[in-house]
Parts: sequence; C-alpha cells; structure tokens
Amino acid sequence: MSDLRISIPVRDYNLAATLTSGQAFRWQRRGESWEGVIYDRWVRLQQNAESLVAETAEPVTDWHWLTHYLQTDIDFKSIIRAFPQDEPMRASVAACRGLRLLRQDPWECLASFILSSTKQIVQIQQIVSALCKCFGYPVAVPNGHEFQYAFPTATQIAIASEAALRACKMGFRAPNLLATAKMVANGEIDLQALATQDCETARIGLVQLPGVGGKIANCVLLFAYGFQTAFPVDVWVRKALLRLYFPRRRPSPQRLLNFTRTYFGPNSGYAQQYLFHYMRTHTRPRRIKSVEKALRAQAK
DNA sequence: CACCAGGGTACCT
DNA sequence: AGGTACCATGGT
Repeated sequence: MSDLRISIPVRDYNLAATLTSGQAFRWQRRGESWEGVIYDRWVRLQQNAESLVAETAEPVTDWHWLTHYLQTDIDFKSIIRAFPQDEPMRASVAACRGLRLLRQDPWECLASFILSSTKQIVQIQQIVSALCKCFGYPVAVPNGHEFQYAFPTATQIAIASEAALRACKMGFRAPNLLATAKMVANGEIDLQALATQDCETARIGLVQLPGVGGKIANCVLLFAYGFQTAFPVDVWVRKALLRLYFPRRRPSPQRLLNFTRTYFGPNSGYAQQYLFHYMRTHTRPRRIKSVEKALRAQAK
C-alpha cells in the first residue's frame, strides 16, 4: 500500500532544532512546516504533539529512507545519559532537548561541507540552493508548487566548469568541490565503501580529498556515516570548549583535541552538536554600539 | 561599515 | 610541531 502521507510517532524529538542546527542546508520553514528534498524526493514535515507528519509529492510504499534520515528510531534517552554530567551539557540539552543527528547521503554531506568553510549557515544554504538549481535534476512537487531540485550527483558537478560553479557564489571553494567531485565520479574514492570501514580508516580516506581537512571530515563522519565519536571543532565549538572547560588557560590545539576525544564519552558527536546549537542560539554576539565606537576611535 | 563566518593549505619559524 | 596569510562572498 502506497501513500502520500505518513505519521511517525516520536518522543523527545525536536524537529526545528534538528533542521536548523547546521547539519543539513536544504530545509525551509513554511509556516508551521518544513520543506526540503531528501535524495530525489520532495518532502514536507510538520511536528505535532506526539508525531511527525510527512507528505511527499509521489506515492511511497516503504518509508525507511525517511525514518533513517530523521533517525526517529534511536533510543534518545540512552544517548544523553552517556553525556558528561556537568553544567554546560545540562544547559545545552535543556535548551534544545530532542535535537537529533540526521543520517544524510554521504556525497551531499561531503559536498555541502566543502562549501561550508568560513561561511555562515545562511550563506551555505544559499550556495547549496543555487548549486541544486543549476546542476540538479528537478524532482516531483505538488501541483502549483515552485520547482525543486535534487542535490547534483558527483558526476553532474564533475562535468561542470569551475566558472559555472563560481557562478553559485562559492568563491575559492569551487576548485575544491570540482576536484573532489571528479575523484568521486571516476571512482578514485568510494564513498559507499567508507561506510563499511571503521571511523579512523574512513577519516583517512576523506582527508585525502581536496578541501577536506579534519573538521569537514568529522562532519561527514558524524552527519552521513553515523560515527558517533566524530567531533567537529569549528569556531563556535572551539569558543564553547575554551569558555566552558578551559576558562583560565588556553590549551594547545593538540590538548584540546585530546580533551574532545576522552571527556565526552561514546556519544561525543552528539554532545558536540548540542554544544554547537546551544552556543549559536543562546550566545548571539551582542554588539553594543557605544563600545564598538570607542574601540574604533581607539584604533585610530 | 568593519568584523566574521560549521576551514584548508602552503609556507614560514 | 606550531603560527600565519590567503583564498571569495555577503550577513550582521
């Protein structure tokens, strides 16, 4: 039996936090619901009291692709039970309880994070949107709905020109995305095979790609392959770690890395995502005009 | 309007 | 090993 609609019962699920926490870049809020594209399917999601309601544009018989993406079947309580019992983690979980790590397509995740370097999340969304529109296949949408596009395949990117990619406003990231797309398209790296490897081996495979260093590799390991100990450290997480756990003296990069590997336990990747989202939503850089003005005057 | 953003890399001590 | 300039773009 196939249907255009499904209701997924959930507990401890925070859809808004999950979709806005900088893991995926294709979700748009429309009133009370969220619209996006997963693989080659347009999807509209809405959270109700005890369920997520999903709508598609074409009939679906097996919804596993969706529940797997949303990670609705995991044991949430056992995840946060393994977090360190300290004040920063307690505050982070209290602020966005139910935030989940998604399980995304490796290529889309990899390509998106190559485009993420020194970009704000809003801008990454804009670049990815332009990229899909320029290079991706159109997908089925409801009658009268604006056109939507699948994330372009590695081959679709690989045969593009660097100039065409730069037209999507990705700047100096264009050659990296192009070179990586070529390596994926011609089989120089097998993204599917990484799923069968252990975390460290998969990381070695990823960082050989142009434009992929430790941080981006960890994002892909965590958001696409589900390695729960991968711990991406971006500017926000670094700020959080220094402020919350090293208020006196700043540790060397190596010591900070060791700390992230030992302190946060078997679900450290999840803990990282809660810290990231907490920092971004609760410590907005509040700028005080008079102070800025004084600083500028002082600089002269 | 300066400052900064889910960084990586080459090149420098 | 650890620091630094540079890359391109636009949000705040």
